[in-house]
Amino acid sequence: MIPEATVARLPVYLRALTALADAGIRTCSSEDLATAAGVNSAKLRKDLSYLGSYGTRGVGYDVDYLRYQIAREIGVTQDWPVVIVGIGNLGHALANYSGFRSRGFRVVALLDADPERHEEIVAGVPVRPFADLEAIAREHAVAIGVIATPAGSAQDVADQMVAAGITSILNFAPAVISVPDGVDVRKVDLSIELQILAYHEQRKAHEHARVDADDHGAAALAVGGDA
Amino acid sequence: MIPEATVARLPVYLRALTALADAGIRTCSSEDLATAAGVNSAKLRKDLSYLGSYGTRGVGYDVDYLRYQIAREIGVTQDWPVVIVGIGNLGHALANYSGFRSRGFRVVALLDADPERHEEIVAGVPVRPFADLEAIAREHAVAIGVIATPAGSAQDVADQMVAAGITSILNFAPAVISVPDGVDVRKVDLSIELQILAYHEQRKAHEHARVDADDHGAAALAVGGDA
DNA sequence: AAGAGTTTGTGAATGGGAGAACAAATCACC
DNA sequence: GGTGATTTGTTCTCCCATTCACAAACTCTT
Ligand SMILES: NC(=O)c1ccc[n+]([C@@H]2O[C@H](COP(=O)([O-])OP(=O)(O)OC[C@H]3O[C@@H](n4cnc5c(N)ncnc54)[C@H](O)[C@@H]3O)[C@@H](O)[C@H]2O)c1
Ligand SMILES: NC(=O)c1ccc[n+]([C@@H]2O[C@H](COP(=O)([O-])OP(=O)(O)OC[C@H]3O[C@@H](n4cnc5c(N)ncnc54)[C@H](O)[C@@H]3O)[C@@H](O)[C@H]2O)c1
Repeated sequence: MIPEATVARLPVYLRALTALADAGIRTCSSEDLATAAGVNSAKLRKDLSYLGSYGTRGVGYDVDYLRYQIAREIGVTQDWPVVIVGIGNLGHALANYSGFRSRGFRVVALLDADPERHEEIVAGVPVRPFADLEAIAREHAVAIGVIATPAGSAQDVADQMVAAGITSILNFAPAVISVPDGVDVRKVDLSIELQILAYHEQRKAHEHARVDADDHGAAALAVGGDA
Repeated sequence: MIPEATVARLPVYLRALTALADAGIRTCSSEDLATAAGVNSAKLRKDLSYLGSYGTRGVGYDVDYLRYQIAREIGVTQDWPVVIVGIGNLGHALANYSGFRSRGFRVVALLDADPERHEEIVAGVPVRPFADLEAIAREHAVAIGVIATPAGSAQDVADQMVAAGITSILNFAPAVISVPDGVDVRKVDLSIELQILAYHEQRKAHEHARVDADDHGAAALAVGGDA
């Protein structure tokens, strides 16, 4: 049983290993890989220890071997079929995204409720009616669905996906969706990320204001610290 | 000092409150809001307690009042100017995204290194040369930058952003970027999210296989449990 | 073959967040 | 004005994750 926090970092390690392999590096230490992945080396080693003992003390890790082991653990040694629902601005970008194929996923269908969008072909895949979801999902044994519709439709789309046998959903719509037990949902939310940045940005601004005030001889001792 | 986990949820509460307000609801309990935000009500109350005491015991929270307080805490009562670098598939979708304006952000510039993209106008904003970054960032006092270039350019773009005075970066490129202290980076990574889903999907499949085997009378006792 | 130098894997300590549970505060009603 | 119902704010406990630190294991040199 691998901790959730570790699972979330394995894809980062996988990418870093791929970059190292592309650079012709065949062996790396936990320190090297940690730097490439942007984490602490102790954390990296502990994470890898959950998978097994794939390194060699005094030497490090074989890049290709470790890469295969992580890919196997994640489950991306074969391709996963994926459907995308909502082929608007974002849906088009996702459909055109070449990184899907190279990272273990294959877009088998693009679906949209708007009849005007049907017959359009995006990145070689035709846009089909949303009503075809279940047939397509069953035919290709699709387990993963991506929601790129407006927020108001997200719950309905999720319900239909679940009914079609999809058990993992990636939701780009800014809406909380509820699903039965056994179905995983992850969300990607631009506005939330920006607002988190804005919060910290605002704190930096306040901090600067305080420091500036100090510089100008204001009553520094009267201003409380951060702690 | 608000815990990071709480900061990450405040935007979710803000969105839920906006939805409640749009539905004409003027007062809500922590239970109501927690349901709308998809969290536990105890967690919600504890989160809100870091901001202050904005509820009324026995009654609940005034939707508009709480919404304003959270918006103020996050820092989205005024608009933050934002620049987007890399106006390809994803950059176009982001530039066209209407959710920016309504959530406290204003796209002041779109930048791309490719001269062919210049003179193009996306969502009313012209695409300008990447070299103009510093001038534009200084002019509009831009603190937040979005990277939507290929991974290979991400570090370079980040360096230029930092040099231009940007102190918060949202990175869509699948690359680890390093920045000086005082600069915040958040990443949005489609492949990582899909791979996390794939991991759990694979585990579900194994679990089903095990249960199926049991159903068919295989040696259940000989199969190890999960623990 | 032995010792010096590396690097992994992991036990132990620390820190932070999640959730249960309850006292304090408010309202509605009489 | 008093009583019961409701809901917040907070305390306490537990659990997970991060980090430190080091023994075990390996390589290279002499
Ligand atoms: N564009 C972005 O950069 C961006 C960024 C962050 C989040 N988002 C979110 O992603 C979602 C999509 O954004 P967009 O800009 O592509 O919107 P869009 O309006 O361009 O596209 C939405 C598409 O979904 C389709 N659709 C609507 N209801 C549907 C249904 N029930 N079933 C199937 N298809 C349906 C529409 O026909 C349309 O083609 C929105 O929720 C948006 O908030 C977008
Ligand atoms: N398209 C998607 O749905 C999607 C999804 C997830 C992640 N991503 C990531 O987002 C990034 C952009 O994806 P895309 O599909 O839009 O790619 P794209 O190739 O369509 O667009 C990239 C744009 O960046 C510009 N660019 C390149 N180097 C630059 C530089 N140094 N300075 C300024 N501009 C530069 C290019 O001219 C191009 O216009 C990639 O890193 C990709 O991996 C995209």
